[in-house]
Amino acid sequence: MLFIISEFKQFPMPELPEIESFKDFFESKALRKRIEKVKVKDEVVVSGKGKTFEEGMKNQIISSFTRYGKYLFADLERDETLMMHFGMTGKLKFYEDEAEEPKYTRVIFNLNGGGNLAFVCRRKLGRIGLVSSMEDFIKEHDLGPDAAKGLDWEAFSERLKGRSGKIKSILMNQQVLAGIGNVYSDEILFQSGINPSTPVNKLKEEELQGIYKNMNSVLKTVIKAKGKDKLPEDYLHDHRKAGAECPKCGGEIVKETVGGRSAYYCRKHQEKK
DNA sequence: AATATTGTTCAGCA
DNA sequence: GTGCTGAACAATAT
Repeated sequence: MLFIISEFKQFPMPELPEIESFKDFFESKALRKRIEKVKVKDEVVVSGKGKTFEEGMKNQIISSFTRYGKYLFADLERDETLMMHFGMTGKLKFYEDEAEEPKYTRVIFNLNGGGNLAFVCRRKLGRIGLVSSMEDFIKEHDLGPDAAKGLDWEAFSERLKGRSGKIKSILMNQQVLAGIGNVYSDEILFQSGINPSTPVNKLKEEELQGIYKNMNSVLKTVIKAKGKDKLPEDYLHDHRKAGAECPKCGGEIVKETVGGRSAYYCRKHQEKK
């Protein structure tokens, strides 16, 4: 039997792997192309004034894209950097004719040589704006190291040292590690057989190593699948619903609020200790 | 029609 | 100062 959360399917939550595929998409459409014009349709998603953003982006050429955590940055000709965060329902869409403008489009980039890129955001939680530099932005927001850029075991365990919060909350804390959200924190703990409420300082060394290992493999696997390919059979992803059957051990998937977020886990192989 | 959904930010507390 | 928790916020589909 298949369990699919309809909203999730329609609007995949943009976490690290999704941002990674936005990066590829944006690169294929806009890299080294001149942005002729920018139109802000809803100022709510723009950091700062909409007009300032439109003027700042006008006639810019993007030389490179960088993903950091759940953020996407674009290097411009001018001495500023384009910052994008997709919130809960944000995405990028490319279209040719004006009539094809997607619903919930908040910002439009008109590209030289035709075509438009839309910053789409159904609920207006995404943010887009100009920042002085990616490095400054990371510093200002005190973001931890990116979870998918070769963080080694020593650095990972150093980040968790001295903390006492629940492992799920710690993994999702962007100051500890940047990029992991609700869905993939559940997946990492599911693969590791660890209950999401376990305090991080109660975990044994080998359990932490398991979490580290699964963090790497889950992020790598999901990035590779790019939302197109099927994820492995034993992933929680398609069974992330209360009452579903655990694809690993046949136990029951239960839902519980952990750190103010809904956590899904298997009652059997992620038992509370 | 009330509820559930998310990442970020911030107040309050130990 | 630091870490942790819980709430608020945005908008909308069910």
